[in-house]
Amino acid sequence: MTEHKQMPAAAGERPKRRLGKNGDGAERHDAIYRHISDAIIEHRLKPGARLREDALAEVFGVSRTGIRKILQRLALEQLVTLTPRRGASVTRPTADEAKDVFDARQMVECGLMPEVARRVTAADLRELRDMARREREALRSGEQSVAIKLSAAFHERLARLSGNATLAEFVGRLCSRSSLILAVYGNTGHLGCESHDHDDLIRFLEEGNGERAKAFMSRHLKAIEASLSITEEEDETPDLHQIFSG
Amino acid sequence: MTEHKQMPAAAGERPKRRLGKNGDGAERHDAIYRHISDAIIEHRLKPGARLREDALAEVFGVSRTGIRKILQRLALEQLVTLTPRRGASVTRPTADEAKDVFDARQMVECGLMPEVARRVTAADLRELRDMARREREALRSGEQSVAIKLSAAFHERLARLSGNATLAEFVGRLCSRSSLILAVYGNTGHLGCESHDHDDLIRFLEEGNGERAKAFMSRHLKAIEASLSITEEEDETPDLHQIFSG
DNA sequence: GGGAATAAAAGCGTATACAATGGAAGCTCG
DNA sequence: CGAGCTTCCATTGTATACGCTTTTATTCCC
Repeated sequence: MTEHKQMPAAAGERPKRRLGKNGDGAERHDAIYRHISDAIIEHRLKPGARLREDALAEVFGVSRTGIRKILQRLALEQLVTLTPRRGASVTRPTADEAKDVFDARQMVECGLMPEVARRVTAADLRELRDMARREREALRSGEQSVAIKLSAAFHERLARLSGNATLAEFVGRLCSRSSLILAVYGNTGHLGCESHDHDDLIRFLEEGNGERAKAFMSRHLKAIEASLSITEEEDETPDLHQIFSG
Repeated sequence: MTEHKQMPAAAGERPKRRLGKNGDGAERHDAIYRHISDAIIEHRLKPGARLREDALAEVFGVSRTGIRKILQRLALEQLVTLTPRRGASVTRPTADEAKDVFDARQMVECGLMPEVARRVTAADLRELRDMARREREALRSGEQSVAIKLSAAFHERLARLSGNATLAEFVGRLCSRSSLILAVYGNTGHLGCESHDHDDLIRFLEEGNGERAKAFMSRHLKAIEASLSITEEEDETPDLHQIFSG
């Protein structure tokens, strides 16, 4: 696994000056958290994948204690599922959860658009355009993983422009979970966000037309949801009795 | 501090018995979590109060390990603040955070009302009425702490009736944080929710009038927010330069 | 030969021990 | 007498060790 492709600077930082076991412990844990989180969002860790504490501890060079903390945090964000005696695994969202997440996004992200349109600055627009461009480039070069993460980041950034940190954080989590939903129910080849959608959205925001942005976001999210093939797969205990009793 | 007034029965359990160390560990931790969470929401632990790990571990008869886990969970729900080398303390919400929380509640809780009105059943209405009654009784008997918790529980229960677990959980957290905000910015004597408001809301839901329920919820939340005295207390770094430079 | 039971191994849950850091108090020097 | 520095203590951060549960593999019996 070429994990070092986006290894944070802190990881490459040699502890030459101070073997700050505690000093950089916090950011180290944060870095590990982000590594695992990114791996899940980018579908490098697929839903259902087991995350053994020992293995993670060995990979990242920390003790199980730190890994457990990170795993709990991921569990609270519902990116991983903690089964009492079985350990952690990447969450496999149910169809109901998928619907809830997209309904929530519909309500919050759309509701935020007018305020975003009101507050967006030229610098913000530039940054959004840059993010959309990078996303398009990733999509074109076939890096689906990166494109998915950038798309989620775009939506979260957008929400953050509303000025409401609480709602922005919530949107961020919804986007992360959406990425998981895409991994389970998404059709390969048809990614979540159309490449030009985000650019169109930026244009409405530039015009200061909050209502149009809101309506467009609604269609945008509906399109993503519609692109999913929500088939309640009974992977667990495949109802053998029912199947063969007929 | 007469904290033992609702000391859990399990606290008397001697740690000698290794029986069920793991078995009831999960629910035990959950119980401890709820105890601390309730204490915060009921204002028995006031914002700024420090929560030392050793003290909590001793009180609840578990090791610091379990306490740390619970503290982290509370931190992720923003009920406690974890300062890197200083430990945990009950979060003291800022004025900005208070505004964000109430704006978020405005958006989500109001947006949920139509769906709630559509789905609410007779049994649900009965339960809601019961909760409202208990809240009224607590308020009348002077038990502000209990009333505050019941009020938050009412709002969360309401959101849960929408069928969207994700949004309901989010509302639950917002209500918890609102309780914290009330503790900091609320005027004593004027509690958050007027006693009859919830009953009125139930009536609109009973009529199936989602729009009126939505409008009423909006006024309700605005009333709560308006009752706060948001005075940005500059406890931290009192801007000495600005104060004495004029 | 197949199924079930038992034993062994692997992995998680909890506690305890140790190390490091920040704060506070006391001491010394100006 | 006050301020700064140093030392000590209180408290958190991290690791490791141990016990328990679950799972899997092997063996025995039908």
